[in-house]
Amino acid sequence: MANIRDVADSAGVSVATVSRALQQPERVSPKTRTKVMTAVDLVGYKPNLMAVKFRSGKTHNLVVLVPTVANVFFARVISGMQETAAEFGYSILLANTLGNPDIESHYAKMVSTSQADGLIQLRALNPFDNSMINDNGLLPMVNACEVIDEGNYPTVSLDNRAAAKAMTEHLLGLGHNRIAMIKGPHSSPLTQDRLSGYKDALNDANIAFDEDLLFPGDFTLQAGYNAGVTITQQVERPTAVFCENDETAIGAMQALKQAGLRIPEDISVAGFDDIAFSAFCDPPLTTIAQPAEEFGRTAVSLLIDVINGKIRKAPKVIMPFELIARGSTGPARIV
Amino acid sequence: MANIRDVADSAGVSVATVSRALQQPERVSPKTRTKVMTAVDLVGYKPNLMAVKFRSGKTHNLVVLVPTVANVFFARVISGMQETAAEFGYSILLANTLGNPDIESHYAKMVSTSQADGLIQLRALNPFDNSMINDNGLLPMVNACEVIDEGNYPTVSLDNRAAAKAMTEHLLGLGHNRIAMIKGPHSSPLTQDRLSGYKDALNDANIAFDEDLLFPGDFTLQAGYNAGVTITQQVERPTAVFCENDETAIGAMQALKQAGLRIPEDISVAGFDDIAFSAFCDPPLTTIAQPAEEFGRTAVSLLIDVINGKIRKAPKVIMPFELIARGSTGPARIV
DNA sequence: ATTCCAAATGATATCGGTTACATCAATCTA
DNA sequence: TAGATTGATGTAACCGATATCATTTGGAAT
Repeated sequence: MANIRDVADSAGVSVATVSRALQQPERVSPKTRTKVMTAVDLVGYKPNLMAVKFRSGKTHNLVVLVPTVANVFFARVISGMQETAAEFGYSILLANTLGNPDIESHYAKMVSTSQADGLIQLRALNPFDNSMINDNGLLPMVNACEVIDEGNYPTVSLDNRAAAKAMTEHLLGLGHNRIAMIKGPHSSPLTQDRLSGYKDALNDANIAFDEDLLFPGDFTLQAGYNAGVTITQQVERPTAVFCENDETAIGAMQALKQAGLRIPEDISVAGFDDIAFSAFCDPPLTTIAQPAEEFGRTAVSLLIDVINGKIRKAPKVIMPFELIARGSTGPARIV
Repeated sequence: MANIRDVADSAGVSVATVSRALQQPERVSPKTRTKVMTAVDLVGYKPNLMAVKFRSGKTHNLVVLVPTVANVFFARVISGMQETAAEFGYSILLANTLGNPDIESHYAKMVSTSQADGLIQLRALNPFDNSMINDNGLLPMVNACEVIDEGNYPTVSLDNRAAAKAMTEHLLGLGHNRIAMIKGPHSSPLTQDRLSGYKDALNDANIAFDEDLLFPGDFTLQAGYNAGVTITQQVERPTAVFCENDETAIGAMQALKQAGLRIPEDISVAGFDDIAFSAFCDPPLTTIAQPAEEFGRTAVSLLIDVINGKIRKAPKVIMPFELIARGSTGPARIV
């Protein structure tokens, strides 16, 4: 592999001149510039960016911890991130953590070991024991999508509570008063916030909260399906099911339909996230849309600000949501 | 940020001793070892891996170009990759390229610029102008999933032709003789191979290939839906639809059902890939399962062999497939 | 006590760039 | 023409580790 010295020898100039010819062409004479360029082509020189980044101390790499890249919502967030990162000359290094603390920690260490300038985590739990901390305090980090409020780093999140409240009110407005909820994993703040929003709406409507209408889930199709089966076996069946994400809703719909229930005539189903499949299921799913790409763009932009020391107090950005009413929700059947 | 010199000063030893104490503890006396360890904790030392990797010339990073991480099949492939990479002490750096040649090229250059030791690409087109080539020839690279045969680098692929033939025979066996096919993008070799398999089966069954039964697609839900709508408008409607991937099939089913057709009674639908949603759609989708994780494991393992110079002639690995028959395919209706 | 050997440790070159500083030549001013 | 100024280029220190080679230390053997 040819290095800058080979170029210098081939061009008959010093390495400093080669470096200048490549970095600040205006600082060398046109004659040497072409000499250097010819030599570069001749020896097939590709700068060793590992050396450059080591020397400068700036990697222009950003690590992004994604619980699972298979999540279609996260995929959109990532696209937004890449857009903004490219704009500022940064590379996104994606880590598919599968929620595994070892993998999270492994990639998080890329920041403390100078292999990346900062990190974005898409889930709330802070699993980094001390991998994101040094003597000066926290290393550059942003928490997006699934966030916790504690910690002096920027966050980008949805007002999940307000969104869940809006969806519950949508169902209440259709005349439903026994609304089941299939939850996400306990550990997720999303679960808590969406549950709170659900309770808020019931409370405003003077409907007593019924613990028996809560079903466990974990954001997967299978969990939604299982909860759906349980619901069909209820003696006093709910007339609507609000699922904490779309995968859960799609799994639940499958179970409900298999039990002979018609959606939305017999039972309404609502989701959360508006993934691509939701518009193409039967019936199309009523859900909450989030500005996924904008989440990514904002997170990267904030992280770069942190890296450049432009942020004093960590901002907590709240993104807007939109309720998308489709065919899976309809008026409650008069019993 | 504390460096190895700070540790040396704090411990009252030389940098060489610190390095040894950390890398080959048996080569320093127990006394100095503890002295060094205490100093490490005291000054909060984290080795600068950028320096290490620069010095050693080995990054232990592998770049993976993924057309879109949103693809659930790719997500499984990636999991397999991370498993094997971790086992060998390598990190996977994921690049979500969106099929954009600029992004592909940007990340591919990480290899030629010494930021990564090798690259895996999950799509066939070789867009790297010369970013994967140096004077010694090709840089370490493996092509998986969607492959082209040319080129002296290892490939890992499915026998798409055989799999498509098997699925077509499954439909023929159910009595279908007008089988439509919704294709993938022209540019993809998968499209061609699967189409060939389809033709092979028709040929073996002495059924004339009918160009009019071919519908364009691009592996998205929307394209499947559009093709489905077109199919419902056919005068002489096919009795089965073989889609080149599951997203397409799910989109098509939606259109068919909206037109009042029953699946599989009125029309059978088959997919390809066996993504998670396929088991939870209505009816569950008959499809071809691929050993996704194993694709990833094999690709990484081959790449590491290439990096270590253990491979002379590039192997072309073929992975096995499995036909999963579910509710979306059934006997052809006797007309 | 002297000699010898092995273990432990230190001094320093090195990886491939960038950049501050030094040098030199060419042009300009008086 | 001497001196000052500017532009172009070279020299070498530097980033933070690792590894080679040289040196010192400690203990055993005589």
